[in-house]
Amino acid sequence: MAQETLSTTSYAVLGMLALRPWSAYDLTKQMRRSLDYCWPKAESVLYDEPKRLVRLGLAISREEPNGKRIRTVYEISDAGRQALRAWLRTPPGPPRFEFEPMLRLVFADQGSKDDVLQAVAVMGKWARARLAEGRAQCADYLETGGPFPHRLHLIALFARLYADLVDAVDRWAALAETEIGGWPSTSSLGMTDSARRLLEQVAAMRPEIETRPAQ
Amino acid sequence: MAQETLSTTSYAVLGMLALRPWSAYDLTKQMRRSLDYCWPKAESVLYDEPKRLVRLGLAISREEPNGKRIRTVYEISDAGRQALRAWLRTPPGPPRFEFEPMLRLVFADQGSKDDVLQAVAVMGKWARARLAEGRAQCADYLETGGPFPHRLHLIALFARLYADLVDAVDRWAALAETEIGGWPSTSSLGMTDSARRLLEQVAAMRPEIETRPAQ
DNA sequence: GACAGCATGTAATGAGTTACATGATTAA
DNA sequence: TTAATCATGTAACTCATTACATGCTGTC
Repeated sequence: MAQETLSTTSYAVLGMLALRPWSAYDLTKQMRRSLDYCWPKAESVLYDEPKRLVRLGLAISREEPNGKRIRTVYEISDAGRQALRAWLRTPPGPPRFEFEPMLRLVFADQGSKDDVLQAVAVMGKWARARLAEGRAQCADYLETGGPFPHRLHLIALFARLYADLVDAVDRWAALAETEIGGWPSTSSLGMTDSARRLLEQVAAMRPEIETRPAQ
Repeated sequence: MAQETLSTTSYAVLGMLALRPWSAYDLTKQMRRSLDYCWPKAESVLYDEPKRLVRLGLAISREEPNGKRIRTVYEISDAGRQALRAWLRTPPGPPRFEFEPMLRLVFADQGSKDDVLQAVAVMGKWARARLAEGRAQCADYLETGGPFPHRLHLIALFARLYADLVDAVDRWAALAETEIGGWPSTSSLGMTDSARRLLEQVAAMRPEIETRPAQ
């Protein structure tokens, strides 16, 4: 009785297998177009996780000739579909942001203005690149329907959130570049007029939301 | 010659030590108020990383009586300040979003409407809780200046981005709840009018940004 | 004088990344 | 026919989380 347990990443892969069979390489390609936006992982996990799913009986694998070489194709099993449905019933964990460039901003007073401007520029460039990508993908969905046209109601909702987020990042980066450009240095400016204005804006946001919301 | 290398998390801790000396426990408390927003980590790393920094000569530790018990307080060294400055000069890695609830949305057609509504509700609740927290912290900064008043120019910029992001998440959650509430089921709806509208909105965003931007 | 919770850590385990390896296919 | 790159994987190692352990402090 293998007491191996599944991580969220396992379920992410299981979910992909629920859509259709894939080889590990196929999964890596498709991940870049989809899960990467909400659950980014290195490619090697996409080679490991399907094997674990097979060990647990949640997927089956078959060898398939591909040109002169053999590849392994994974397919979800009935037990796998059941496990996926059970997981979907459990409460999800919270979102989580990793912003290395913002870490540079937090400690900007230990470095130069150029350093922090570089970090902000990375945020902006990243956001614009992701927005361009996502926009292109959405245009493609409108034109061709994409590989899973019957799932567009889900994809569209997702795309909307992601686009709003990267748009917010880009707009912020532009604001931050202007602000920081006007600083005489990075350290000890403290409560400037601009800092006060920003803090006031945040403090005044969505006053209808309680500070201690009903659980 | 120890060839131990530093992770981004190491530099995050080193940056904290650059502000003032802390015990590991102090670090865990302060992290919840600051780095957690951009570089969330479990508490145990805040007990391990300072030791590594000491091994590498980037920090020094001293034992200090605290009531009847002894605690270890860590302080940055000159070499540590230098290492931090050097790191700040390197280019930051890209942002990274982990959205477990969105993973539930992506695979929503494998589960029930209630399942996906629960996931969306988690997004909304999380965003409102984080917004309330951040708002309260900003109000505190305006009133008292907080523990590092000379750093408010940095904190304010950061707060503004974070608030915009969680606000976008909450607004999206409200939209998604309405949309999903109107679905007859979770699967195979495909290109509904609403999906088309959402995709068109995204496809039309910020047309001034090139799809293949100048590197 | 017991119990809750704060303060200070350690250990075991698992997840994830980076780097490597290698065969097949295509373009120049 | 070489070089590039696509396709398919494996291995070593680090990072991070979860769970545990334990002493102190205040309070009822």
